[in-house]
Amino acid sequence: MSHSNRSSQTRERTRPERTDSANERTAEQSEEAVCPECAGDVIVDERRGERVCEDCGVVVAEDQVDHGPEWRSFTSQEKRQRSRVGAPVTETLHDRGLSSVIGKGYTDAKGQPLSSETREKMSRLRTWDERFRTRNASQRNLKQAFGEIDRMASALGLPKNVRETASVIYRRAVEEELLPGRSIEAMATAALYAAARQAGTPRTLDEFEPVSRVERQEFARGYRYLARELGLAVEPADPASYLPRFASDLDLPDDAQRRAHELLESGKARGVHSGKSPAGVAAAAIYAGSVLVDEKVTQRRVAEVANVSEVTIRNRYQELLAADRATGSA
DNA sequence: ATGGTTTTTACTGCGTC
DNA sequence: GACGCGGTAAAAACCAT
Repeated sequence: MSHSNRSSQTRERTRPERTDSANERTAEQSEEAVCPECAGDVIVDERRGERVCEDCGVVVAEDQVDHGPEWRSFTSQEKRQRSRVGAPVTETLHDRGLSSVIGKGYTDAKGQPLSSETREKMSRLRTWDERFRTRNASQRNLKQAFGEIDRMASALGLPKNVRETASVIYRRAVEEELLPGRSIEAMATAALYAAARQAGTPRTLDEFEPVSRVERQEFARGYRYLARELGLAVEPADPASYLPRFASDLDLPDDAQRRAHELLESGKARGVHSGKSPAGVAAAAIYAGSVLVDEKVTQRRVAEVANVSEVTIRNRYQELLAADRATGSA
């Protein structure tokens, strides 16, 4: 394929995709509804107009947009996008969106006209080539994202339902075309982070840092973006939800944890936690609790397991104690 | 970009074991 | 003397505007 042909090929490539996927959908609907991934039953989500596997959550219907490179080179949005294709995204597409397509030529390599038979054959080949390509592109994206979510979830000890929520969030993001220009990795991490918080088993951004393949900043930004665009109703994490984990990491007895919880309650009543990092407040409560029940652990160790600085613990725990005294005497 | 808030880093002095 | 703790100042990170 010569270089001068490229732009016309790009157009060629994009337009047939639409009709292809439409054809496929109608074809598939009459077929038996069984998930290709796990052979589970496929259910229809009317509201979203998509078909999803009951068991593994895989989207079966191919009514999704192909998020391959150059997908929105015609829209005005492209101009606002700082980069059309984020590096990680391109890297994960095996062909980087640059592979050649079967063109619509009517002559052979020597310029001789093709027989109608051959032309038809090529046309069929082209159709299948396109199907294969687009189907794989979106499947691959989802699969990779889900794989990442799974991997990180188990690394962080997050339960299955959190992974599922994360998958749903991620798929929504894909549907709403929030992904272009962002890396799959970052968004997968962001989705999992959001899911963990929604499920009440939050992990701090710092905890995600080592298990994610992208920088903290990137998925943090991705998360904010997701939360805003998807209208995710994510409450600020409750410090109390960190207590059990911190306590167990520190081998603290139950009463220390209970005491910490009480401190949090009175602190919350006085608004000590508002605007402060929940993990910091929780860490301070744990520390204070351990002191109060005479099972003292050092600030240093609490700081380690909670991933906050000792200074933060000091500040918060003074405030917590003050709030506790005020509530106690009031 | 900017400014306000929170957190972190780095450094200090004090007390205890 | 090392260690835990408390405090402070300045830098960095975060967030909304």
